[in-house]
Amino acid sequence: MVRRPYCEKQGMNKGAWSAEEDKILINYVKIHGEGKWGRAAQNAGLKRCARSCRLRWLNYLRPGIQRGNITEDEEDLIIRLHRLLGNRWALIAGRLPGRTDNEIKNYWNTILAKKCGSFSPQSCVRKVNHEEETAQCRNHGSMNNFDLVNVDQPSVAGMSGIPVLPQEEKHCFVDKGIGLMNNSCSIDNQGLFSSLLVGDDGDENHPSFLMNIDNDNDFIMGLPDMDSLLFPGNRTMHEDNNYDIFGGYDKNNVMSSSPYDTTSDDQVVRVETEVMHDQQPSLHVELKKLAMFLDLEDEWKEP
DNA sequence: AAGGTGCGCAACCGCCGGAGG
DNA sequence: GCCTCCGGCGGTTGCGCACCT
Repeated sequence: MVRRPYCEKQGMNKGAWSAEEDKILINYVKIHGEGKWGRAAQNAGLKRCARSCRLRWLNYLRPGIQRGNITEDEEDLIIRLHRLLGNRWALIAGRLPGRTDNEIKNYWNTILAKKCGSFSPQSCVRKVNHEEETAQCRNHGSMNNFDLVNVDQPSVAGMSGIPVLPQEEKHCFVDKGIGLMNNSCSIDNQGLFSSLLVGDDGDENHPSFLMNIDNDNDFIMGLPDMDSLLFPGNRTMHEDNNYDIFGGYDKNNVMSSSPYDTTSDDQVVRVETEVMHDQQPSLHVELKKLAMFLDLEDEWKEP
């Protein structure tokens, strides 16, 4: 298949957006809503390609965007999330209300990456051959329900700047629909925590988490109740005391509902959401727990 | 004051996957 | 199943500004 060029048509504007163009785009979205950017560009009379319009809207024009002045707390969170997620800027941004993936990416590349030198060796990053690890995963074959998967490389691939978890043999106990996490966690070839790990002894003393892993992204959003770890006041719990996954902040910077947090599921109880800033002491405690959970305890520094 | 350099950030680009015809 | 459209994502580029010499 022939690849479509980024901007097909000749005569399109490129480069910085003018105030007039912004105004046109804002007005168009007000009337017609988001999406269908190709038509938006065309109908609004913008000489911009669809993706340029989308990018401009998502990163700069949509309501709720917070620009500049990244606080120490946010910086701390970015660093910790980056340790966990790697260059998954969209996921990281999803945890920072009002911040965009582009801004966080830029902030990391220009500010935080330089600070990495002060991190402990454990948090050093490495490049991993994506193909190699993808093949490695494929070798495990398709995951039927409750496949037992041996993950030799609990590392990540496909991106740079990923923290490397301690190398040790892990076993993933995977249930396609629901997974139980009992021991530790690993990152799959996609750089995602897509495998659920159980101690060899099946130690039931470990906390368990009820998760939906319809896809990797959903999975990682639900990393051992990541929301409750990062946003302690924001929890969803099943009657059996297992945590459920739900997304963080959506693109409109509103705490989003999980696809699983539907009204049809009356077992799910959403506890009142609290603002992160009011949770700082608890946040640090929970982050510490997270660090312990991921064998990154050594890296945890009390604020 | 002028030129050089480094940095920050907005925007571009390529790849990928999902949805729909 | 194939093709096209569209959106999401992460890496990269290049412009503009500030600072330095």
